[in-house]
Amino acid sequence: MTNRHAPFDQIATPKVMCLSCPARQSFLCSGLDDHQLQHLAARASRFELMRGKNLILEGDPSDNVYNIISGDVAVSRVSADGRRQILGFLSKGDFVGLTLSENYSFSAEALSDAKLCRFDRRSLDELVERFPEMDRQLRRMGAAAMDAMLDLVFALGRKTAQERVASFLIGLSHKQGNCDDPALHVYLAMTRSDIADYLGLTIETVSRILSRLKSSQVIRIKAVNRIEILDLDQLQSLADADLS
Amino acid sequence: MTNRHAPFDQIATPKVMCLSCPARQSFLCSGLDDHQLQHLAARASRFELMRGKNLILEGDPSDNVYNIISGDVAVSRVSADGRRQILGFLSKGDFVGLTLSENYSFSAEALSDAKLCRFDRRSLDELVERFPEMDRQLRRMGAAAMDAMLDLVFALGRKTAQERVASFLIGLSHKQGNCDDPALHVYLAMTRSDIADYLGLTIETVSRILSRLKSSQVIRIKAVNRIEILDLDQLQSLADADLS
DNA sequence: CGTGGATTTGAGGACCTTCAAAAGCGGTGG
DNA sequence: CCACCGCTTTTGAAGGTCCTCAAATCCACG
Repeated sequence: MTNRHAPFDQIATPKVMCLSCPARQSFLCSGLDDHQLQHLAARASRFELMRGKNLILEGDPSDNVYNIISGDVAVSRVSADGRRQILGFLSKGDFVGLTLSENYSFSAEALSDAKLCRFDRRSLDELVERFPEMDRQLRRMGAAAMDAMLDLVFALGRKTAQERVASFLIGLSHKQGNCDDPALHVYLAMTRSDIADYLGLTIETVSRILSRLKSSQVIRIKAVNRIEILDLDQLQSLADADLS
Repeated sequence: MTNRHAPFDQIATPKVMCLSCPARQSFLCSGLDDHQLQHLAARASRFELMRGKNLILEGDPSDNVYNIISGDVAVSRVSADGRRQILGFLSKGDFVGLTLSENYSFSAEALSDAKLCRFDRRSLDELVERFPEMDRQLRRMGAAAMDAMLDLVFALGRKTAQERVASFLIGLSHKQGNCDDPALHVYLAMTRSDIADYLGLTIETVSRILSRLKSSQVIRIKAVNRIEILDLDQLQSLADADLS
C-alpha cells in the first residue's frame, strides 16, 4: 500500500535498495561507494518482465536504461522480411539500452522471467555529470560490449558452423564460470532458434552440430537446456580460428 | 631547422596545426574551440604511412590513438590459420586505436599512402579530464563505431552475398556523399580481397556479384576501383533486408 | 612490350539451408 | 496417472548458395 503511488518517497520503496542489490557487483555499481549508490537508488525503479515480453522495441525513443537483476535478455535486430539477428545475450548485472542516439537501434526481449531495474536516461546523465567515476564505468561497459561485437563479427564472417557453436559454448562456459575457471555445466537460457539467430545459422544446423559434438564425446546434453562439457580442450580447439 | 629537436616550442612546429587540419571537422575536433585545439596540437605529432604498412598490430600495447588526416585504413582481425576479418574501413577524420584495454585487440593497415596524427593515450586521457566536452565526442565516436558494428553483424549473420555487396556499395555511397545526397560515383580504396574479408565472402564471389550488378545495369565499373551507381533505388532494394 | 599481381570467369564440390517428418518434452484435462 | 496436445528439438534427404580450384584476362609498372 505504502509504495503504490508514492514515487517521491524513495525510502519507503523497498523495491530499490542498491546496497543489497543482487547486481551490486555489476560494472556500473561496482565502482561506486555507498553514498553514490543511494543517489542511484533514488532514480531507479524495479520491475519484472515476463518471458517473451519485449523490454525495448527497435525505433522507440531511448528514454530508459535497464540493469538486469536476474533473468536473461536477448538483444536483436529484425529485418522487414522477418530475418532476425541476435546481437547478444545479457544476464545479471548487464545493462540494456545504453545508446547515445535518440532512438533504440535494437530490440530487447526477456528469454526468461526477469527482474530489472529501470533508470531514466536523463537522470542517469545527471548522475554521470556528478560522479565522474560512473563515466569510467559506462565507458568500460561500452568497451566490453564492443569487444563482444568484434568477436561476433569474426565468428559470423570467418568461422564455420561448428566453430561458431563451439565458440558459443566456450563463451557460455566462461560467463557462467569464474575467471580462469570456466563452468563445465552450462545452462542455456535461450532456445535453439535464439542460438541460430545469434550465430547466423539455422535451428537445424545448430541442433545437428550439438548432436555431432555429443557423439564425439565432447559434450553431453543432459537436458535440452543443460549441457555438460566433457572435453574442454577439444571444444576449445574446435572453437579456435581465434587469436592470431 | 628551428622545428627539429624543439618539441616544446609548439608555435614553431608547423607539422601540427589543428586549426588548419584537414580533419578539423572530425568528430573529436569539431566540438572544440581554438584554445582547446592548441592543447590538442601540443600533444599530437603528424606522420605518414605507406600503403600496406601496419599502423597497429593486434596485441601491441595500446599506447597511441591516431586520427586520419588523409588516406584509408582497414581495421582487421586475423586468426592463427590466416583467416582475416576486416572490422571496418576508416578514412579522413576517423580515429583509430581507441580502446580501453591495455592491448589492441585488432590490427590496422594503410590501404593507401596515408597521413596520420598520433596522440599519446596518456596525454589524451589528461586532456579528456580537462575538457569534458572531449569526452562527449569520444563517446559519440564510440557509439558511431558500435552502430557500424551492429550493421555489420546483421549483414554477416543474415544477409546473402548479393545483399552484402549492395549494402556495402550503398554504405560507400553515403560516406562519400553528403547527408541525404549519396555519391553516385564511388571510389574503392580497398581491393576485392579487402571487400571479401569485410563481407565474409571470397574474392571470387565479390567479383561475380559486381559483374552481375553490372550486367543488370545497376552499376557501371568505370575502373577496377571506381564504380558508378546507375540505379540507386534498385541497389537499395537489393541491399535491403535492412530496417524492420 | 613483357612481367607480376589483381580481377574476372568457369566448372565442380562442400557446407549449410530448406523441406519434411519423427521424436522429445511440458503442460492440461479427463 | 496417463493420454493428449502443442511446441521444440532432432534427424533425414534433397537442393542451393557460396567456396575451391583453375585458367584467362586485365592492368599497372618497369
